[in-house]
Amino acid sequence: VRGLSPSVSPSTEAADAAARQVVADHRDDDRGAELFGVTELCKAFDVTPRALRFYEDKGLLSPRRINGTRVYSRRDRARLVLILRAKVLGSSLAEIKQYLDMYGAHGEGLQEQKRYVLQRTDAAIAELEEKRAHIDNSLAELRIINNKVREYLGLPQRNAT
Amino acid sequence: VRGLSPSVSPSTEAADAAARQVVADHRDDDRGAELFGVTELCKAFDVTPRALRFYEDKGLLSPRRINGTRVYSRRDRARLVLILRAKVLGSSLAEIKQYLDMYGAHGEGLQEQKRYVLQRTDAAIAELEEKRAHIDNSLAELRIINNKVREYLGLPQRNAT
DNA sequence: CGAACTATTACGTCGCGTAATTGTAA
DNA sequence: CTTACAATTACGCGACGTAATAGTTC
Repeated sequence: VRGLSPSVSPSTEAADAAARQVVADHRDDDRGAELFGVTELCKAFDVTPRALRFYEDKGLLSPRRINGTRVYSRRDRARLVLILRAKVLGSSLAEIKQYLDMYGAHGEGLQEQKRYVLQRTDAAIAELEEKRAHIDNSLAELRIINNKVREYLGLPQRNAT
Repeated sequence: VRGLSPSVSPSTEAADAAARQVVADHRDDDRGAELFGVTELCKAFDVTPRALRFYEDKGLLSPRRINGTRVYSRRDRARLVLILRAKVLGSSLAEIKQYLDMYGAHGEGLQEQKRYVLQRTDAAIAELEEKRAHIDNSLAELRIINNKVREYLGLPQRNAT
């Protein structure tokens, strides 16, 4: 679970509004003819074309083709946002596909989506807390070794952070 | 990240004592002829034989062979503990190998080696402290999102650990 | 004899990265 | 003609999982 890009996690306070926007985009499809090219999306969300193609192969995205070239609607864009969000939470692409499909089936996706986010963030938080505990253990060990060597070399001891 | 056996993470308060134990085990090797079979280790640390073989292929473990069958000393066991700990921290096996080689140099005499160990442990400590900081950041973000969803769903808030 | 353990070899998985090659538009 | 993207095909990686097959010991 690395850093969350601002595009994916836009100013955390407005998360609720952003969520509704995603839902709206997903419903509207492309009335305003707001379409995106591949590099456009890649720059916007810091992903590679390879990744987009991969998601397409796995059935997570299905942009239209104009003359062979991929053209993404606003709905596709919204799905990409959902994909990237779920990825940060440690979901596999298969799980994300389930999530997206389930979402497309019932019109009422919002409640389920929220529950999913709740579940995933709960799990992610638990994992990170565990990791931190292990880091603390390793730090203790390393400080012991380090200080032993320092003692041997006649250097001053390290101080705990 | 699945369940961590208590042997790998022994009751955080006694981390210091445990750390000394690991160091001790690593130095002693097998005075008491305390040897372990493959399934024994697998059960103890919840790893598969395949994983142990894989670590061996990569040069992280080198158990003795008795009649073709792998036999692990206490030192091997200690190395396995270190491997599993480092893995949870997100280190690659290649990195872990460096880390283990560094442990191996710990007992042996020369000053150059000591200086190397000092350098490596200093670096490792700095890296871990950085990782810890990142984890704290991610945890803060996740807790905000999580609590927002909980609010929306009318659930009680999470409490910080 | 079979059951339970071991071993090696080798191909499958996931989420892409990274060419290599070809095509099309400006 | 070059530059800049677009596309497909396909092999590579890391950390194992998962047979398939064969040997050893009880």
